[in-house]
Amino acid sequence: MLSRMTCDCPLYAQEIGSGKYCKYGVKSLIQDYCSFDWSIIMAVTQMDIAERVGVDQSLVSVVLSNKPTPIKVSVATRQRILQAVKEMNYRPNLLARALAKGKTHTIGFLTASSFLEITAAMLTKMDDFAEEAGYEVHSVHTRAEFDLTVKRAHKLIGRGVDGLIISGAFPSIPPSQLQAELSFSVPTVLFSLGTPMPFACRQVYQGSSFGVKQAVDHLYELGHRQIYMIGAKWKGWEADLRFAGFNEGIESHSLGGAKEKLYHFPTYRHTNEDGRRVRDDNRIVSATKEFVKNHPDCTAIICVSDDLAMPILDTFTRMGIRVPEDISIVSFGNDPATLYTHPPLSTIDTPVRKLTQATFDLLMDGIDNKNKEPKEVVIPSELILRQSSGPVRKDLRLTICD
Amino acid sequence: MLSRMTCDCPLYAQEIGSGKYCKYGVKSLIQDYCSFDWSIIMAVTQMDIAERVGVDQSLVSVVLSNKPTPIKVSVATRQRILQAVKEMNYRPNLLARALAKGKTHTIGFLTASSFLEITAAMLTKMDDFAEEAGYEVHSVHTRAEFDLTVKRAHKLIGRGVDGLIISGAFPSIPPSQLQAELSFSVPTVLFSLGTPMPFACRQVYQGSSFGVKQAVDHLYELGHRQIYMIGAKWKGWEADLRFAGFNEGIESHSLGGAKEKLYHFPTYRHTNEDGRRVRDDNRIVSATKEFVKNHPDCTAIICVSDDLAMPILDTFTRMGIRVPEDISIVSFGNDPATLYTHPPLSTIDTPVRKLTQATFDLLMDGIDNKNKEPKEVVIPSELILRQSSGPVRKDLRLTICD
DNA sequence: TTGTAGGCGTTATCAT
DNA sequence: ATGATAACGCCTACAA
Repeated sequence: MLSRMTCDCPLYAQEIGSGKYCKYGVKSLIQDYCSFDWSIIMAVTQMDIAERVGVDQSLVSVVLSNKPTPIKVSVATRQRILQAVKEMNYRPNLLARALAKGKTHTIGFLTASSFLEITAAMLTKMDDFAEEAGYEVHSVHTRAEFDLTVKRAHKLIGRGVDGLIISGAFPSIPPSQLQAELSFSVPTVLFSLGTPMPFACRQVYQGSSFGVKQAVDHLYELGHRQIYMIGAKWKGWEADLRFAGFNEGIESHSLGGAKEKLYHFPTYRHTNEDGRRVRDDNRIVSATKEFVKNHPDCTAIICVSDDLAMPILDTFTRMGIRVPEDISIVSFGNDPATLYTHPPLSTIDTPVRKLTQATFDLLMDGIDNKNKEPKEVVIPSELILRQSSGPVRKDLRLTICD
Repeated sequence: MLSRMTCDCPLYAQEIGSGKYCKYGVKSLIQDYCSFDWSIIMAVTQMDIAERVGVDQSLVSVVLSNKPTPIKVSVATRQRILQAVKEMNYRPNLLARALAKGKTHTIGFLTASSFLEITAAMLTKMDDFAEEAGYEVHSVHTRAEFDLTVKRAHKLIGRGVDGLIISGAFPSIPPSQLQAELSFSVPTVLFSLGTPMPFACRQVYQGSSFGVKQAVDHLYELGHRQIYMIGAKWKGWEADLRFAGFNEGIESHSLGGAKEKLYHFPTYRHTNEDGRRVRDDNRIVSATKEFVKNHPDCTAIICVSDDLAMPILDTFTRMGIRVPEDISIVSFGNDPATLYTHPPLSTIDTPVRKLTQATFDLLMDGIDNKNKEPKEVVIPSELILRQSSGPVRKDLRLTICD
């Protein structure tokens, strides 16, 4: 942002502090003499327009704001002003406007990670909704760290966002602290895929338990009795709706203790020196082999994410384990890539559009209606049947030639 | 953003327009009576602090800015002010600060798509560099559309960003228009992976031609003579450095006309109703089959992106074409996933860290040193040899049982 | 129909 | 050491 005081154009400097144009009229003076587009060098203000046209700056403001009662300015001056606006290539200083109006038409979106397909999809959809409603989305990521999330939220508020969307789950933070630190002076909607915030607030989340329960039922009907859930090592499973749904399904069919059926894979993602997010498939291969070795009775698995299911499916295939003939797989997330695996994965949908719509609507309700009442919106998700799940195998004990 | 005028607290309303605290002191008054954190309801300003402490607002500003000469305020008042700042949970209005200082410590990053792994990686790295330098990155995406890019760039400038990074290539826009519309009043760096802007400007791009030439040389040395480049249908290939490198390699070894060796796949990506980006692998499968059928002499391919190479490799495998025994593949991008394909793909690196660093540095040079000279920074990229490229097969004509 | 004046929340430069 | 005062660019009564 170039301040008018930093311009080192000689003509400009010369005119400063002398006569009528001492302070503001210089740019239009210059434009009279040469046709160079000064808006590229320094910002043109309403004052500049006003002085060039010979009216007061407030008139320029009135003309530009183009209120429902536009017949308060004579057609002639209106024309001259608009003409000058065009000629001088005026662009409003949105900071000043925001300061004056107390509104920026901006919403802040705090995302846990930029690498997730779901983040990209939500961001893109959110942008569509926002554009339509006359808002801009400013996204900043938080590395899924709580402190950074809070810090950047305050920064965004300081920057004047009209509303805030915060995505992420923070299972290691006590609920009281969450409630205290996630309260802001602007309308806020908390968003998470499967882990609702453990306190009364305005939030949207995926009702993942429904889909997972469906998956267990589906597998049960196919004759499966040894169903495992596979996820990464994470503190948050107890509060996660995916696990809740799994637990519900397992219990309703008396298939054992859900906790014992939740199998933790080792961490399989890291960021390399070049800043890229790497999925270490070797780790997944060995973890898969170990799982199969230790659980030869397993006939079906439910993976907590497509990202995990796809390499596991691949590993099975290379091990000679047929899917679904030997083991059935149900995945989670409906990543478009699951359409083209071999076989295509049965997966629990993540209805991105609905989730984004609901989040945006809830935020707009907060902004437009100053609604601050806690409200939870749950978007249920359904099981999508494809070819990775089938009838239980005959030999309940799996034998593998390694 | 809540304006102070919209507060409907009765005590506040009652006090308005009466006596010393008529306008500003209400919040601190209220805070004296109840311990509720009003900063959650409405913004606390320096004025509020000042009135509570009983000093002038400008003093608060001085104390908070903590200039190199901090010994201008008595220790006592300084303490009292800081105390009040803490108690009232003051947070600066960054809009006002920006307006007054003419600087936001913010940079705008216009990204072509949120779905690309490379975008996520750059965003994350950029955020690291920015954080370290005391800047914030605000990213908005542009759907790779030129008009939207320009429009949003101006919006960001209006919002006061100190600098701009614009990613993308716009082969269908004439250079003169590019030059005209991509000139802004703030320091700007243009960034692209393989298609430099066709005019003098400050830009960073990957020197892809080097890596691709290396790939051709590498394949040539392995005995390959029928080398094809495979990419999506796109207007921009003529100006793309990947094609330039391919051309250079093909010509230097007299392997034919590069243009005829550039094979266009049909569009294989689209956005579904749910807002998710889908790679249609079925299309890639049929296109691959058609390619092989029409080019039985081909012994090696260079794919313009990993995203295309991976499903092609998969298709080859399922067709019974062995890689690299029957056909060699060299890919482009060094997506971490290429480490774990079967076999792992030889690929041309995209040095994300270096690219991001160079882009950020060039922007900072523009911001700090007001450097506006056109400057091109080229980051060369090297071929990474893995297992998908090997000696040319014996039978030069490939026979496939379909 | 147009101009004047005050405010938005800061920073910065003067006086005192 | 502290307080006035004038920017920053824009909006909005209200006055002329």
